[in-house]
Amino acid sequence: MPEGPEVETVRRGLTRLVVGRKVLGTEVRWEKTISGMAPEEFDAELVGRTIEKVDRRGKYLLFRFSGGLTMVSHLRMEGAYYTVPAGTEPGKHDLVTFHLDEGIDLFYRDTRKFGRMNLVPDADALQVAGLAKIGPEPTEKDLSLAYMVSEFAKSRMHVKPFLLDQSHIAGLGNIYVDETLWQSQIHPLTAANKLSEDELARLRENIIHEITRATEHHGTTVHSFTTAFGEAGEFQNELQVYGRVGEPCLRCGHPLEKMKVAQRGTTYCPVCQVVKD
DNA sequence: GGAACTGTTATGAA
DNA sequence: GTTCATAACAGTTC
Repeated sequence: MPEGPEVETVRRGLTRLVVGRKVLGTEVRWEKTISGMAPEEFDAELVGRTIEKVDRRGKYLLFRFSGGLTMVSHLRMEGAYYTVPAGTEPGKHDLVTFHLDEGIDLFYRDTRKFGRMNLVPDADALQVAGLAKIGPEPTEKDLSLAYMVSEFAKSRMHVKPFLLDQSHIAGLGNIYVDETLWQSQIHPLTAANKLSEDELARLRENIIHEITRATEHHGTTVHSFTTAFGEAGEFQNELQVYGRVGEPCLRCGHPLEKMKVAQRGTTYCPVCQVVKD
């Protein structure tokens, strides 16, 4: 489901729906979701704690509980949180239930079961696998052009998998990488270290702008993403290449094409986006 | 029926 | 060290 803007949308929803609520009990119906911790231990750790805040870093959610405990949660492809009235029967794909006070149950649903949760002391939260080496947030403040120039120069990887690698820039996924490469007129197979400073400046501006706009539109819903309020995002209506294979390029009119790059479907314009050597 | 697809990333091998 | 394919899983599409 989610890239940075979708996870941020979930974070904002959770902030309104569950911050201030106390955990009365939990039920885990798929143990791998809690990273191998025994469900009894998971429950014992959380019962009695209050959700004080929900933070985000890249595509990770950080639930801050009272008493210095953080739950690091990654939704992977299809994870989703939503609240229901206490006592609601969980469905087949509702893997974890958090029984909260004031008659609220928080459900974690994950059809493909890829998502993971980790309970750690606050101080260790940013050391959890994946977060330890995560790159800067794609914002004007955190993602400088100087960083882009030095970071891209270090790698000969194709720019598409380079951007999907969260250690370079946090929060980009398949949709926003295809969108911003098209906007920047960069071919997905261009080597990262072959991009000029002008191209990197363009790419940087497009990434920051796109992520900002997508967040304002509550994210992109193409398969299953919903906000914590159970609503679809609206940014799918703004996409310029993703899901438009065969349709005309909005810049030159040539039909968009699709290929595999690093095992991921990649939509691009063969005329506007050319490989540099 | 079944092969190939899908907003992701940890892992192990080359 | 870097880069790459595969696996984890279920549902939908062709």
